[in-house]
Amino acid sequence: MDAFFNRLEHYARLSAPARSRIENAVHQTRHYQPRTALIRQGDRLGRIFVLEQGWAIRKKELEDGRRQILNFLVPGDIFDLQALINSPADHGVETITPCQVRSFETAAFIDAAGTDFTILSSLWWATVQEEAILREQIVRVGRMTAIERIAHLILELQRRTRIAGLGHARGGAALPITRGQIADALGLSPVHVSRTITVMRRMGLIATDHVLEILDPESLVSVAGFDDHYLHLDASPLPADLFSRQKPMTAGL
Amino acid sequence: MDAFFNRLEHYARLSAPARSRIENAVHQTRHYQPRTALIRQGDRLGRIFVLEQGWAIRKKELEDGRRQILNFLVPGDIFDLQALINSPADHGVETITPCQVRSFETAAFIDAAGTDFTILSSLWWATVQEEAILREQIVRVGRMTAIERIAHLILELQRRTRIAGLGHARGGAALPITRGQIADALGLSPVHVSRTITVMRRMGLIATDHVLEILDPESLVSVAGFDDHYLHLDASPLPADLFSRQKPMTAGL
DNA sequence: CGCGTATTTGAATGAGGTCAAACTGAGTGG
DNA sequence: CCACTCAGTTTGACCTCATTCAAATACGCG
Repeated sequence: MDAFFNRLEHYARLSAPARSRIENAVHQTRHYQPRTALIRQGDRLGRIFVLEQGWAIRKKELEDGRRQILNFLVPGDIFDLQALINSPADHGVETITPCQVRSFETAAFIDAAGTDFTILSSLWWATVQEEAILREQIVRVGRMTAIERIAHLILELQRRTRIAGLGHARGGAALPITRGQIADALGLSPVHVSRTITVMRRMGLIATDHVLEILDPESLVSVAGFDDHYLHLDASPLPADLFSRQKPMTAGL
Repeated sequence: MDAFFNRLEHYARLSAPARSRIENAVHQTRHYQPRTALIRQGDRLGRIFVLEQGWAIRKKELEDGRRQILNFLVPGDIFDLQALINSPADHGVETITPCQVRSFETAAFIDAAGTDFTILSSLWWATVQEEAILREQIVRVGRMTAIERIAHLILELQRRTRIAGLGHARGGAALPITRGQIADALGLSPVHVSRTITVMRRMGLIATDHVLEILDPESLVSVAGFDDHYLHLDASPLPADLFSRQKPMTAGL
């Protein structure tokens, strides 16, 4: 449970009982090869999943094959809390590296969240953060140049892998993503991504010996106009009394 | 409370007590001129707001003035449930027409949601829908041509205004948005939006006598490749027993 | 009327796309 | 160990969709 606990504890310290509640909600753990569909568009989801190891993507595809990567999933990420609504998935999730995925019984998961405030609080933070990432993605794709988009995405992934407990302290995040994936995430062509990355390499911003690495974080931030505020890295626990006046959830039923 | 109730009841029928709980949570109602900032990036939010009348936008701005509209807000939309976390807003909200906005005490609002399952369920649906809209926005901006983006956005707004109880039964949604706003939403220049809309008008898809109106919904859908599934228009209530096994929320504190 | 804002149209420019070919590197099988 | 394959990357040449700049036009509104 390392990645998941690690993630939740980024937002709030979990008590021992809280941890065991979560552990008890686990349904199973599976391994997947790269390029495996974890959720297909149209699926009705009965479970909640957590990515424990590896990288995955959320994606949507158009009729004619055009593909848009909505977001990258890194260890500790949850998909999908919105499984609670019994509605077909409006997008797909697919592994891009070998992955370890844990699944939870929805009801048990909700029990755990509902009975422990720190869990609920952390889950809410995770949701807020994911939405913020989607919004920033819109800005990248809508209003940034190619080099800005790429630099910005690299920095976001570096921050996120740091939270996930991967990646090194400074610069050196190693991102296992291809030019084609970057292109599909940023609304560019693979060819242009390649060209732009070559430029960035020549500028000394990054290195690309097999995986992408950050060499000059400061300059990269400046190229991207990157402000990591939207990631809420300084997440503080919700005020502990936020729900305290609340009656039991079942009161209204 | 028309727009808000109307919206919530799109997802689940509200009981009379549920309605009055919501009504009691209202803090105040205010009117705003167009181009008024409702939330400024960096604000810490103490309230939850509902747009009762008029249109607004969520937006982010880059240092050099480039602007990205993340989403349009129509009557019945909530901003922001994420106010629960006491964190500075990572984006702004601004009126684009005269607006009526209702604000809620966060605690009272949570009380209402926590004590009534239908309210909670509807709020969750609204959150899921908003996230889906953000994802679709990424696809538009990342992978669609100018005419596809515009047609797609028009159709989304038409569907959403229909939920909001505005707009007419078929085609005729009247959208009070300018070329410049469309451009900032879709990552285009106002000039090109103007050109493209001219083309669409000549194709008989839309009319633009002061407000934008849909003339030929079917062709527009085909031009946009529009599949309204992501809007979850067929929202059904959450399974009523979803939370029923749950212990009181305070149990873990 | 006169001012500010939005829209339209034209002409020139440019960022990024497409097509195509060469190159790299990690398997994999002979 | 080498040949072969397959996926990813790089580079060049050309093209196109959308941007920019600029000027003209329309539209409230005081």
